[in-house]
Amino acid sequence: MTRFNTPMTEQQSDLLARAAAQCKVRGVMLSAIRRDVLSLLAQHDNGLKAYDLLEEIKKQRPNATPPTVYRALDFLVAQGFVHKLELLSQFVVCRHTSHDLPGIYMVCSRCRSVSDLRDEHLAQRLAESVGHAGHRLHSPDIEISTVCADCLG
Amino acid sequence: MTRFNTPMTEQQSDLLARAAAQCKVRGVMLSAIRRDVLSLLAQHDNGLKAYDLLEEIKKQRPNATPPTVYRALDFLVAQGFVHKLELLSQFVVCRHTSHDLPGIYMVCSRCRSVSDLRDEHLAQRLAESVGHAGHRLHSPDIEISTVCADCLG
DNA sequence: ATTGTGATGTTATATCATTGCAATTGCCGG
DNA sequence: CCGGCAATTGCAATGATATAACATCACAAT
Repeated sequence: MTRFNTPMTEQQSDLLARAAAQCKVRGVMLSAIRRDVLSLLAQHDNGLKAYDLLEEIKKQRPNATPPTVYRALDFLVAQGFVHKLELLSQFVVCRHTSHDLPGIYMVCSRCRSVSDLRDEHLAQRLAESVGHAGHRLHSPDIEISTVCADCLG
Repeated sequence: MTRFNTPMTEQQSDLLARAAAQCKVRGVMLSAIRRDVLSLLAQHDNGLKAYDLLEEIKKQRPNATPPTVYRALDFLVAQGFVHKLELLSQFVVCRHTSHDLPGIYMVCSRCRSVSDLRDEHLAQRLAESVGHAGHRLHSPDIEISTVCADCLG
């Protein structure tokens, strides 16, 4: 049984429960490692790096190595539970309900905070434009390097 | 004097000439290394990785090391002559005339080709939406992971 | 000559990610 | 129950990407 110092918020346990349900439906396994990685990410809104995750996981599983977490991350990304932010080499839980349209993340280049740009209409326009160019969207998320409101002073 | 096996196209030498002119105006130095890195990138539409560049540069400068090319790249990116594609950890020359609006690149997740999504109106909408969210755009380019027309069959 | 500045040389190391193979576990049909 | 197959995990090594730190060099202003 995995335990953490901070109790889980309702939102966090909801997220885990929904992921578990999804996995059941899809016939894939949300193993302990995968659940723990997802749980850690759910507790960090701005995401975590793979090696930070590794440090955390090691507290429970001292023999964890980089492949331990990268494999869990591969799984979680493939299932759409987690996105990788390339701008930060960092992973965040996905809080979108569907991936019909891409999520748009704003990454502050100054404080590295991550915000979700909720603009369905823009996402729609973007998908259309990509289609018009003969391509098809592949990744369910897009990153934009910005300076956030706080850092703008 | 740097020489390459393949002769430069007019477009490529134009690009170099314009970069040189810009540098003069700005009072910054387009040194031989920087020019050579830019020139190599201008010859590869889909971009090159830092260590591939290093291999090429080494043919002219056997004592080149990673900092040699990363420093040149930092300069070229800072001047806006080159963009870094985070999705590929790869660098491409910028072919846009202005950076008032972000360039939007589509990166094929299958063949790794890079295309420029020319949609000023979309770029405009995107900038507005980011502004409306209280942020300011930082990077002059945005990447979208797609599957390209060729790979779609 | 001296010094300030930007560029480059050089070594080492930090950070991010994968490969390959062995061992184990979960699960299903018999 | 149990043998077998596939998925998962353990583990060691390595590959790939990027930066730190400090020495040196070139050139121009004083």
